Amino acid sequence: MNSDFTLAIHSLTLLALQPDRMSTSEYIAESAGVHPVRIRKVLSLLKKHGFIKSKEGIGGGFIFALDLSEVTLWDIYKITSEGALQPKCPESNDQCIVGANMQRVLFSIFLGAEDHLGEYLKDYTIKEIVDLINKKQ
Amino acid sequence: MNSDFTLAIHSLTLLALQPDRMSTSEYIAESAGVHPVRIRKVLSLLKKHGFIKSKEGIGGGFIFALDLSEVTLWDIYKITSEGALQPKCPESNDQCIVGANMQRVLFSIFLGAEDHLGEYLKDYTIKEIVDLINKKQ
DNA sequence: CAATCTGTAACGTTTATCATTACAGTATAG
DNA sequence: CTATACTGTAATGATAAACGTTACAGATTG
Repeated sequence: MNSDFTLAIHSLTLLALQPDRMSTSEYIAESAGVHPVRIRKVLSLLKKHGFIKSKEGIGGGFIFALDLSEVTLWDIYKITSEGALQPKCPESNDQCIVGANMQRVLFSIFLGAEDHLGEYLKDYTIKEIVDLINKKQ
Repeated sequence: MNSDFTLAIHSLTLLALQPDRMSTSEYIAESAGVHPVRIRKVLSLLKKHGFIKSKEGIGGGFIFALDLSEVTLWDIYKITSEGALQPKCPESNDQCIVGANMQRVLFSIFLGAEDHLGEYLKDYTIKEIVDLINKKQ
């Protein structure tokens, strides 16, 4: 799966640990090991969906907007990676019954697969990620 | 997910429809819309795991080795795409507690996710794919 | 031994991912 | 009101992954 998902979780976890002050994209980028612009791109998605707030200018940055246990990995998956499970289908030969129908068949199966994955990912909230990060160190 | 999965399913479905004779990589490639060498690469994996047999020389090609309902999408996923669900983690900063532990935490969660996906994919056999392909045309 | 197939390595091309630069817009401090 | 420190986002460039293609050795058949 793409790394936007990881970056989103990483960022939210950091924000969860700094509930009282704004964190800058540079601070988050340093922890995540990527460029600040990537963090800002990913976080602008999270902002659009209301999970975080941001503020420009001096003393600005990003801050969590909801309760930690209101945000699940499934929420983040949907925002950053929806459709990632879907297997890539080369354009196949429509003259052949298999070529003509394979994409449709696999597509519907993997729609179901993604729903199924959702049921699993809904059980993990950012609160639980924070707990897992703190454990064992 | 990668297209090897799709090509494997596509190939097996074609072989399922030709149970009595060998199919060449060129024939399969034409249906799938890719180069025959890619088909041979993917099918060599399937052969290694005993799902198909192959024969070189004139009249050679590939043929199904098992019963259609013995092969599930989960079998094929494991062979072609295991780990594909795992979100990519940039190398993050070990000085930060989040950076140091995120990869481990996500890795274990997505091991579980893949098992969960497996339970879903086990319900689809090649026989069922063949039925779905034939339906609605 | 000529023809037809698989098996696989090697190389080149295309596409996707990611980093970086650049700059406009906004808030704060003095 | 101006310098500073942020976000927001587009555009460009670099790197890596996916894929196509060529090439050729090995196997089987007639």
